[in-house]
Amino acid sequence: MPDSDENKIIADRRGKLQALREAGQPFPNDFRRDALAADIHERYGHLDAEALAEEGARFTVAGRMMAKRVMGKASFAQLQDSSGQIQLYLRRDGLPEGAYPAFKGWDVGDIVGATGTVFRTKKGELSLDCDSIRLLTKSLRPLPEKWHGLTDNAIRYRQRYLDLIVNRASRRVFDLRARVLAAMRRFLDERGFMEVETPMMHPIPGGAAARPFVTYHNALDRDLYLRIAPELYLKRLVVGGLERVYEINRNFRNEGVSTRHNPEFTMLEFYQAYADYHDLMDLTEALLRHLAEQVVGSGQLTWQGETYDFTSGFDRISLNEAILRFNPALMAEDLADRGRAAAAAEARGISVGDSDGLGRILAALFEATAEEQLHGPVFVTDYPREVSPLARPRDDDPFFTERFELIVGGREIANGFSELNDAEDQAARFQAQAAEHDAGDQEAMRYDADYIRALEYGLPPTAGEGIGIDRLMMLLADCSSIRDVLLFPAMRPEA
RNA sequence: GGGCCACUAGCUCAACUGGUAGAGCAGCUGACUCUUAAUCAGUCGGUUCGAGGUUCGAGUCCUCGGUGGCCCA
Repeated sequence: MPDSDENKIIADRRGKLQALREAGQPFPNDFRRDALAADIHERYGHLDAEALAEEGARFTVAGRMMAKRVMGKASFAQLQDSSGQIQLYLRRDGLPEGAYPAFKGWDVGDIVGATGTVFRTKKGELSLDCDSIRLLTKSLRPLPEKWHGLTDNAIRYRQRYLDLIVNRASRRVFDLRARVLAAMRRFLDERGFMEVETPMMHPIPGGAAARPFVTYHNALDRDLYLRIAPELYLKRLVVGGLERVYEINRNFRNEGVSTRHNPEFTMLEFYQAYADYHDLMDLTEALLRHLAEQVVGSGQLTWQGETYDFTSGFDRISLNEAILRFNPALMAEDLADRGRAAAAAEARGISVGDSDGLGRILAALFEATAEEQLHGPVFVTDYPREVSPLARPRDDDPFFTERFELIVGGREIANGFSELNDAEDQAARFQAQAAEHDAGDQEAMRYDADYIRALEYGLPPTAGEGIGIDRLMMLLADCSSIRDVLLFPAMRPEA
């Protein structure tokens, strides 16, 4: 098995492993530990050398050897486990016959187990004075350099295990992600929401405007689509009487890869019957404030040098107001007339298609001139019906819908609206979308007859929302790339 | 999809205007019973991302390709 990157170091370690094989079982699995590094620091970190000697506390630990400093007949080693690191002190005379010479042949990166007494070194570091040590797994490949570490992003993403071993900051991002998801679930559970799982493979892709991935089911002899959104299934569940539901799961969209886009990404979607978009804005505000204060630890979030305040009420501004704020040359009347809006858009370098109505032009104007200027957190409300095929029209002006997007740092974090529960209106909108799809718009929605049938049984007045978890995590963990919050981001295959 | 930048030892990086590919860490050998980037001495280690081209001579210049980063659409 000649590895392309086989080198002298690896060959040398294979030799050491071969010697271990000849001496017995080189991969023992009978070792059990009774403490984590962090437990020891927590329980004994406050005691001085004298008090520790009196305690004589003895523990067995296991983990990866991250540093090895040999000084003749005594050595120090850093042991890293899931909780952190603890220093081991090893003396030839304190270990069984033969153990110390064996240890000297082990390598940084090896997995070891050791038992020792807690003490404090002359330099003050809490350590274990070991009376036994075992090699549990031989490591064949050298770890990245100890001081500069692993900084090559391509390797960090492709070999995330290495990144997690050597970059504590990376580990912290994923610890935070796990705690955010747990807190999110708790927050929704406490408010009577039920977590569900709906299909990832859809006969008809729906619930968002995006190109799907296509796959093929042999036995059914038909194409299936990896879901672009769970929305239509979750609303079917509200029809079925699950009045508060949520799902945290993967969506798949067949589009480019960038610092903000990954083809598979995690979305929280939740639906609440007998509520409207105002209720969801309030809920979103409470959820994000909770996550910032209770999980991140501060209601003032810093992202890429800018501070965002999640403690006070979020601003709310309509889409048209936002356009006018950042385009002082425009008047409200310019946004009420298709011809004038199209001229304004084209004057700003936005191409307008013949089939684009006023609503689509307004959305394009907002995205091109206002969205990234918004600091936030701010709710942008009242999106045109033309770009919101699943949202309920406003009663006072059906050109617009009861919809909002939450913008933080110029980026969309959440999208929610009062749901369209008029089956006949929804059927008409699906027909319009399907016509656009047939005309070549691969992102347009398709007609979903079963969803219309479900609406015909009656969807109670409901509001629903989606929050992109990865983009939220970028904000909460102060990461500039979505790849830093995904354990295994999409990458081209290695050459 | 377009533009710019990067790619050199296992890792982090040097190498002036085109002129003998180097350092630290890791490894190996030796010394060392309180180190923590341990220290000290010695030593091994290269398809300079790949393919072509220009040149007496290419890590360096040119073309194409690959991978990554940033910016734009």
